[in-house]
Amino acid sequence: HKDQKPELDPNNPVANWIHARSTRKKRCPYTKYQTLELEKEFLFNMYLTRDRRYEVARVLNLTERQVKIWFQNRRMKMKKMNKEKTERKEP
Amino acid sequence: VMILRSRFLDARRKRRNFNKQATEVLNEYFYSHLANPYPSEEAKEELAKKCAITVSQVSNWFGNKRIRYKKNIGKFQEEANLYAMKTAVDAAS
DNA sequence: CCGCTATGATTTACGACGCG
DNA sequence: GCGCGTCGTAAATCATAGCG
Repeated sequence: HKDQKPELDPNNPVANWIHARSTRKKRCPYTKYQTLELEKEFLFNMYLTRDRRYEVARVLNLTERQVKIWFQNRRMKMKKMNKEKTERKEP
Repeated sequence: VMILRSRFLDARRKRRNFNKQATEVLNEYFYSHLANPYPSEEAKEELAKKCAITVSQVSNWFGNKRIRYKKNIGKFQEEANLYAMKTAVDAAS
């Protein structure tokens, strides 16, 4: 009367999908001004010094952690865009 | 300048829905790996090729699918049954 | 034609893991 | 060990496609 599925819980397969963070800040979209200033800073240099990070965070009213992570994400975005460009030309 | 560029980049949001058979392929993989619907890089490349879309688009699709499925399993139950049945038929033949 | 929701893409925020 | 790097992802949000 029971099908032996060793790894599958048919009622709640989601329970096995490991990622389940609970103590995470809710995503809050940055303002146009914040994004524009971050983009300008990124144009100036893709990597922040510690002093620069402090200043940017202070001026934009973000935490240093938020600024650090924004730059990390922005570099990943740039990488993705570059990859797409080169892949549309070579093959 | 940045505004112009951001508008240009937003133009990428012009999209078409994927065609029916691409969606079929993706759903088949999703529901046949429901216990762990995280395709490897190689699996993503294979799916991308079969669906004639990019690897990034495959990643987006799985990201959206996982979260939307999780948010409302009930809504997808019928679809889940459909694909479970289909893969069972494929296995039999 | 219009509202609405389904859908693909993008944006924040982390965990896991690497390196100097 | 710390601190910042990348990588893959969750979750929320955005923008539009496309249906009724």
